Amino acid sequence: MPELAEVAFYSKKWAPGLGDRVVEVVCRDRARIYRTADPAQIRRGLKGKRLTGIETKGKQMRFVFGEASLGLHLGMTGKLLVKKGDHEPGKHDHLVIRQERRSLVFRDARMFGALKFEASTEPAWWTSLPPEVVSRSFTLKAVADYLRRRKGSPLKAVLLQQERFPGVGNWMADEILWRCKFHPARKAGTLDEEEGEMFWRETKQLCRDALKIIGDKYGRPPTSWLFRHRWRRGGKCPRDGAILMRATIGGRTTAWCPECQGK
DNA sequence: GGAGTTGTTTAGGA
DNA sequence: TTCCTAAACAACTC
Repeated sequence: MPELAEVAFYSKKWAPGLGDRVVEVVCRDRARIYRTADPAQIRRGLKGKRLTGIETKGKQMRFVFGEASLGLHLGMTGKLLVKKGDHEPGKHDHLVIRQERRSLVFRDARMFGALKFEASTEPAWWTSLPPEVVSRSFTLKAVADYLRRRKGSPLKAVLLQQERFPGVGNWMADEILWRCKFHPARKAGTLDEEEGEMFWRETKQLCRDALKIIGDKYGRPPTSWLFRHRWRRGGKCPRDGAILMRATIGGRTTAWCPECQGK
């Protein structure tokens, strides 16, 4: 589920806990989400601290507890919830941060999600993340250079690279290519200058649009987006009504319109 | 019961 | 070295 805008939405779920102190931390130690962090360290490091900040960068989230940082990635099925203070962890509740008046819960069935912890407000794993697509530092030059570097890759695969397009996931990549009318299997190196600029512009615009619609209230994109038609076999292109195609491109299920994007 | 799933890492080939 | 692909991870839904 979680791409850029969904991550922004979920990060706010724990906002009611801002300013309050952590009473107790419950970790399901053997869960796979702890492959990148030590649960004992998280328990020790968060207890007694106040939640003082919530930030996101692409698909990454960071929760600041005083002088410590808890990094969180939702993977494919991760969710953040707020439950009552004495919430008994359910089957997939692998981390429960208890405060006096509520529990902050990280739930993840498939456990592709991951945690990070560091007793610092500026851990390298946070500060070294690439610039956000919606920021000024996401420049045309950076994108053009990247298209050149990955010239042999399908555009779909390029858009999924978090080192350059942080937050873009499967559906957003399809939506961007559909807006540009580029075939998802087209090689990155074949875009001319004008096409490269459109690719850059539409990537930024889609991220902005998605954040606006989904980031705050988890709204549903309009039917004029590919999003509303791409999941179902037999779905039609909202632009010209052609039956959408589906295939694995760049390792992921990809939907596109054979009429306006070709083949 | 089998196929498919909105993510990332890693191993190995080119 | 650098780039590219496929598989693995795990549990749920259709």
